[in-house]
Amino acid sequence: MIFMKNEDVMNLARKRGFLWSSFEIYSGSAGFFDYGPLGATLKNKVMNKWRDYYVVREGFYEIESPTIMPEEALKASGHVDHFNDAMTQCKDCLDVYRADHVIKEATGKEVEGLENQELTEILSAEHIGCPKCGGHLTHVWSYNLMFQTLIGAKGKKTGYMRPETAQGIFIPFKRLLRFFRGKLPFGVVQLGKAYRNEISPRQGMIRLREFTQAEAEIFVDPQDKSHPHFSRVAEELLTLYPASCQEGEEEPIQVTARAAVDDNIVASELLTYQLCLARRFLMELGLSEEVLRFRQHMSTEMAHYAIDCWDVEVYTDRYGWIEVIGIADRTDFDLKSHSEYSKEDLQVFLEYPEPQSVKKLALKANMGKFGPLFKGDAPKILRALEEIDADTIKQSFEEDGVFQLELEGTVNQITDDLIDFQVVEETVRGEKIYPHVIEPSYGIDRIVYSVLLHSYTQEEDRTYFKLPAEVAPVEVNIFPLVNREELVSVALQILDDLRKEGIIAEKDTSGTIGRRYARSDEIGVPFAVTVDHQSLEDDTVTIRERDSQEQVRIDVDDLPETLQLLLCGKKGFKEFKTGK
RNA sequence: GCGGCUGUAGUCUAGUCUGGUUAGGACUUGGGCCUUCCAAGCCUACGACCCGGGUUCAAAUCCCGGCAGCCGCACCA
Repeated sequence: MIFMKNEDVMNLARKRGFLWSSFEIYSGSAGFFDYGPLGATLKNKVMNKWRDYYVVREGFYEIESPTIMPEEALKASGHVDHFNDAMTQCKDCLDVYRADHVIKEATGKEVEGLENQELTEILSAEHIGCPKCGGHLTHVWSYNLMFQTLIGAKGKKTGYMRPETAQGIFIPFKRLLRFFRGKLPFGVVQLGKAYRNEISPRQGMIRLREFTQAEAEIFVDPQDKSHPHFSRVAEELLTLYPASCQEGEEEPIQVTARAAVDDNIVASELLTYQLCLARRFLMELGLSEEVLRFRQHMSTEMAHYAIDCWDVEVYTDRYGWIEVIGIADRTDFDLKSHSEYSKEDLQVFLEYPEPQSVKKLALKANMGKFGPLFKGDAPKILRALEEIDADTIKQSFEEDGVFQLELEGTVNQITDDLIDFQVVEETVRGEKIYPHVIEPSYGIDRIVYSVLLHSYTQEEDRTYFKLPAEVAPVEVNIFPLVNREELVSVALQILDDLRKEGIIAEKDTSGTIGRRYARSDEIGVPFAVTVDHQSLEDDTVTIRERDSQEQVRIDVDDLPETLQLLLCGKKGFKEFKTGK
């Protein structure tokens, strides 16, 4: 397999200002990393590339929502209940369990929501032991994967740091829908921090307590999960690891995107298109085919609301295959749930191509009897009846002569003399539906880590990050061949000129030229410009390419334009070398 | 969360067992000299005992607690 070594990479990253663990002078805190001067630029460039993919090329829009969210919002999303578990551990076999599950299993009692103290007391009072080995259980503690805080001066309102950015897109859905003028499909993205208070984050950049996500929520018609540009990606070859292969412990398979859809390996064109996009994105960041694969979630690990979910995984020496992107069909779960909790209608009106004429049974209340009978409750009851399918009521009358309407705890007897039916013809222009959501969710920190890991290159006499120019934190280094005033002043002038052109340039005058090339390579600077004695005579300089270590000589005046072409990849270094 | 091991400049490390002078070295980095193309050499400077408490005349060294790292178990909707 391709050479890489977590430890060497992290050492170099720390030494040269890419990444280090945070709060070091206060002895650190696990699960937090600083991006240093080079790391922050690298990360920003990765995020900007992501924006180029999803905002510019896919035409989605970016929004930004708060990282602190009030409790209600996260109740609706299910995070409050799912992230807050009471735990207990067996002192003998060390297995950890959810305390409420253990108690329910042993006694049949439903104890969800009790305090830890109470659960601990139940465990000891009922002499409940470890379900596996019968051993003694520890006191109950809870871990909450969300960071909790209090909102406001009086601190009455509970808030949480968001555990994912996605919810910030679902919550203002009505406003977004209006922005997109009510039409599906549309996509909204958000890049930002998310927080999870991991129990024991000992996996470096892989499991962080504060991390950066880039998520797109693509709202689509549930009946139409095709993609208009699918043909553009249809022939791409994907390494898929479907759930069925994992169960049978078989190897991943290689199929084209088209075959993945046609053979029903991936649930839809939309989802497959996103897989292809993710693959292209990672490959342009320098990750090669053989360290990438798409792993389908097993039915047991898939969130209960998802139809299909694929992890884009990158191979690492230290952690094995790690998820860097999750691509899921979240269906209508989130919007439905927020509708329920907020009482806001988060549906979309889908207009039919042609208005349809529908004959339908409608009920007409005999208000002369209805009103006096139910008095003040009459309007409420009538409204409730109109919500119910008229055929159901009619059928009930035919069978029992009466329909029982339960409303706010009381059962109202609706007798058939109160209601008349009539067939009406209605024109229906469309229907209200909850859109489905396709969600690619990128873990930016893991991607940055993967890029560093796989760009790390060791050759006989040098070690360097072979970063693509697009994400290199320093794009060009300017060197005077030796540290002499007349060469240095030319170098400084070039530095200034390149910076004016928007190129991220740096200079280095100390030590020998070889040492400076080495330092420059180490942090992945793709090109170096050297000012030598000939420069003083004919206004030319050399450009050295990091990867090949070869040089070409060009006029100083052509330098900015040439570097721009090289950096954006419109022209290769070889072409300049041979083109002259 | 549990158990084991570990913690000396940016990095690697000597010293810790057996408490005692100014904590030594190498690399890196800054400044200078030299140097006309890939980490050369010379001079020079900066830089450390994880934090807190205890024992002692005296603690990097012994003891306790905390924090962090590594390994194993567990956890990771």
